[in-house]
Amino acid sequence: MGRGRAPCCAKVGLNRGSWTPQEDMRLITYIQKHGHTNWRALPKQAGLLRCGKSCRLRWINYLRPDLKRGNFTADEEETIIRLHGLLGNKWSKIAACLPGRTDNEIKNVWNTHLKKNVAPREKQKAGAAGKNDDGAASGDAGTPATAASSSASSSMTTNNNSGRSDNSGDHCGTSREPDDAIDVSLLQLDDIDVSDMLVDAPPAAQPMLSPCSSSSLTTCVGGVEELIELPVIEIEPEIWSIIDGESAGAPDASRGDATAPCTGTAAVSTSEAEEAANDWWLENLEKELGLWGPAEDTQAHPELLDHIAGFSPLGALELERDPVSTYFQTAPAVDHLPFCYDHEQQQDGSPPSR
DNA sequence: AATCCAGTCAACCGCAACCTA
DNA sequence: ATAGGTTGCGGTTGACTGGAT
Repeated sequence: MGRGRAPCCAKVGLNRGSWTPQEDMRLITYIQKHGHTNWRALPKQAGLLRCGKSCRLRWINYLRPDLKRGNFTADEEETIIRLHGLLGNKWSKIAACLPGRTDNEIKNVWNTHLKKNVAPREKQKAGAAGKNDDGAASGDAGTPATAASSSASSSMTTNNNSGRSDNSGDHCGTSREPDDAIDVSLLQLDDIDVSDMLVDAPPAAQPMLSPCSSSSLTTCVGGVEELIELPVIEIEPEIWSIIDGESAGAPDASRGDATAPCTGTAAVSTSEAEEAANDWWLENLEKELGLWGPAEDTQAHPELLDHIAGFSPLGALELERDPVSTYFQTAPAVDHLPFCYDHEQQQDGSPPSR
C-alpha cells in the first residue's frame, strides 16, 4: 500500500506495499520447503508477484520464525545505546548482539525514541565530563569506559557467531565484512559487559541460533549453509485457492513449485528436538490456516477466507487476527525457536505491542 | 464527533560489497 | 583481472495509529 518511496521502474506489474496474509503464507511455505538460496528467483518460483528484494526483506524483518516480537526490554535498549555508541549506525552489527531483533527494528527504535533518550544523557554526561576530563567521554552510550572485561572481545565474537539474529546473514566470520567496517571482535570493548548484551539469549539458548545465517532456521555445516530445517508442510492446492481467495480451480503454473511435494530439497529432521520443532511449526501453520482440528470443520469455510484476509469473525479465538500475525502472537522469537519453543506458553503473557 | 498532529514502523530505494564465471 | 549478477546494509519515506485539541 504505497509505503515508502515511489516504485522504481523495474518493478512495474509487481505487488508493492504492505504484504497480505496470503503473500506471507505463501512466502513462509515456500521458504520452509525450499529455503532461500536465491532471492531473485524466489518470488517467481513461489508464485509471488514481488521482487526478490521485497521477499527477502519481508522474511528477514517480519516472517522469520526466530524473530522476537513486542517491545524492547530495558536491557535491550541499553544494549542498543551502548553498541550504537561504539559502532554508530551499524544496525546489522548491533542486531547481531540482540537475538531475535532485526536491524530495521533496531534502527526504528533508535530513531524513534532511543535517540531522544540518549541526547539528554549526552548533555548530562558532557557536563560531567567537564569535571572529569578523561572519563567516559567516548561514545554516546553514556557508559563509562570502565570495568575492562577481558572476555569482552572473545565473547562478542562468540556472540556474533552464535547469536546471530539480524538480517545480514553473513556474519559467520566468512564474508562481506567491509574493509572499513568495525570488527566488533577486534574492539576493545572495555566499557561493555557483553553478558549484558545477551539479554535475551541465555547461553543454553544460544546454540539454537544459527551461527551463520540470516535465518536461524538455516544451519551451518562445515561452513555451508544448508536448507532451512523447518517442518515440511504440505499445502494442498485447494488451500492455496482458499488463501488466495480464488475459485477452486487448478493452481496456476507458478504455484506448482510451491505446492509440489517436497522431495529432495527439504531438510530431514533428525533429532527429537527438531521433530518437536516441526510439530510446533506444523501446528501453528495449521492453526493459522484454520486447519487445526477436524479438517472439515475449517476447510473452505467462509470464515477461513475472512480470517485469512485479516477480517476474521472468529472473535475471541486466538485466530482472530490474520494467520501470520497470529503466528507471531504465539511465536516469540527465542522461546519459539524450533528446538525449545513451547507454544502454549506466551513469553510474557501479553501480546506484543502494536 | 471531528480534526489535527506527532510518533511509529513496514517497506522502499540506492549503493556497496561480495560472488561467480 | 574483471564484468555482471546477487545480496546485504543503511537511509528515507509515508501510511497508519492513537492521543490531543
